[in-house]
Amino acid sequence: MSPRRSDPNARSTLVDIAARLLAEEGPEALSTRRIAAEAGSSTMAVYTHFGGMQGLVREMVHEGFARLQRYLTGVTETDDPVADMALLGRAYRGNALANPDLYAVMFGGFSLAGFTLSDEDRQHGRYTLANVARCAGRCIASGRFEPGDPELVAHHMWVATHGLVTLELGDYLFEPYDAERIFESQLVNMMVSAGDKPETAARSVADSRTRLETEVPE
Amino acid sequence: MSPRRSDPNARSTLVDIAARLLAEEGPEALSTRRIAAEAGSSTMAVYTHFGGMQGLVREMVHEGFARLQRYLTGVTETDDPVADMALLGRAYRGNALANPDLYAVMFGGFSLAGFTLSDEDRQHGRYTLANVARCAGRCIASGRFEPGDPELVAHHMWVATHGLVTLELGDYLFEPYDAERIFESQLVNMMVSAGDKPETAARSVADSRTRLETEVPE
DNA sequence: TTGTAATCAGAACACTGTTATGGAATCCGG
DNA sequence: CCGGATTCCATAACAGTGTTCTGATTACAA
Repeated sequence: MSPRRSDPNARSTLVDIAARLLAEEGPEALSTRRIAAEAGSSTMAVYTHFGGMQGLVREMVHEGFARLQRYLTGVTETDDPVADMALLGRAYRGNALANPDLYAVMFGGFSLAGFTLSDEDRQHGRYTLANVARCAGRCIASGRFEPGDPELVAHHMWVATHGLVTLELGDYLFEPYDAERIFESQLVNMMVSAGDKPETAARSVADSRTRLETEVPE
Repeated sequence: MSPRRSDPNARSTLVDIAARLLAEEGPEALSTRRIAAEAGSSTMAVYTHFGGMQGLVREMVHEGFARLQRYLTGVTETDDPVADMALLGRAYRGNALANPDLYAVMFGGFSLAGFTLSDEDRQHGRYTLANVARCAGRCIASGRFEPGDPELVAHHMWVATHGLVTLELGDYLFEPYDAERIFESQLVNMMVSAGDKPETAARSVADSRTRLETEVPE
């Protein structure tokens, strides 16, 4: 593996350009010729480095998973695990709102440039649930949550938050039933369903809101 | 408006062909030339009837909303409104599983052939929530749910079910945490969060399961 | 220095949505 | 009944897409 002249990290440069085009101009702007023009090269760059457009999209999806992981690992462990849990949900939503198109490709179940996720990619996505499951385990150990499977709790949390985020990205939630309002009560409902008392759950969820700006990237 | 010879309902024929192609071969198979070949005509048919590919996709989305509406209106009102509520959730999921690609276009927040939903289309989608809100009102009136806004309850139900369905369609739920398992406990959690007692909620959710095959189309 | 491998520019191919053109069949007013 | 007017569609072309082939240019190794 020996590059000719230019950047030795031409790969990440192309991925960055593609991610920027996707974020700024939407999926329609993602074309080999457009990317090549932005990078100042020819369309062949996409093929020598990624084997085609789908390979580039795959790389973008991996970057998307890495960003999500970064958002989740940004929340620190405190002595209130339920508040940590709520903050994980907020971080998950924050990442989706910061990278909406990327999130749609990762979890929207739809194809971009004919690309569809492989089982390995999906496993990559599910791996980020480990953070949530670990926190659920701490909630159970502390006695706030009922004894049970932390992974199952994490899945319930994931399903609910994912549903809210996708409908929010699709502009389906507004006015009296806006995403913020539903999300707040949803977080409390999640904690109560997992076993926490309504009063303490509401308190922890409220506490987690103030930690959002300080413990989440970007 | 007078057709030349063939079908006077050439519009619905083209929509049916497009829907079948989308369901059987995925989004990549949706092309004007392919549709024209299946219909035995030329690509111009798409333009005279729909003004372009996006117009055809819009018509397919409307058809998708109509099918969802048909699924939801299929559940009859019984003297157990909570069971009716659970069955509405099952019907919603049933429609999504029966028309996965169409559902992704409707609610996935992603574009197909450069088509994006208009505000009017979205309103069309939110209108189907009226069925759920009406049922929530009956649950509140019966005393099973706490007094409150039926529409808000419907939104919580929608968000949770949509999240489960999209992750299920994306093949993210399997093995020990499969969609069926999560959905069942999620339904109970929804009812309890709305105010129902855990025992009666579990009973109603279980009762609704047997009604699925008889009260849902297809 | 020579050889080998990697990288990329350019042209070409098959495909896409779309538009312009024109012909054919219906309707509708006389 | 008949003659515009209108509607529909087949054909061909254009600009765009992902992709492949070819060849030239460069970097690194023996």
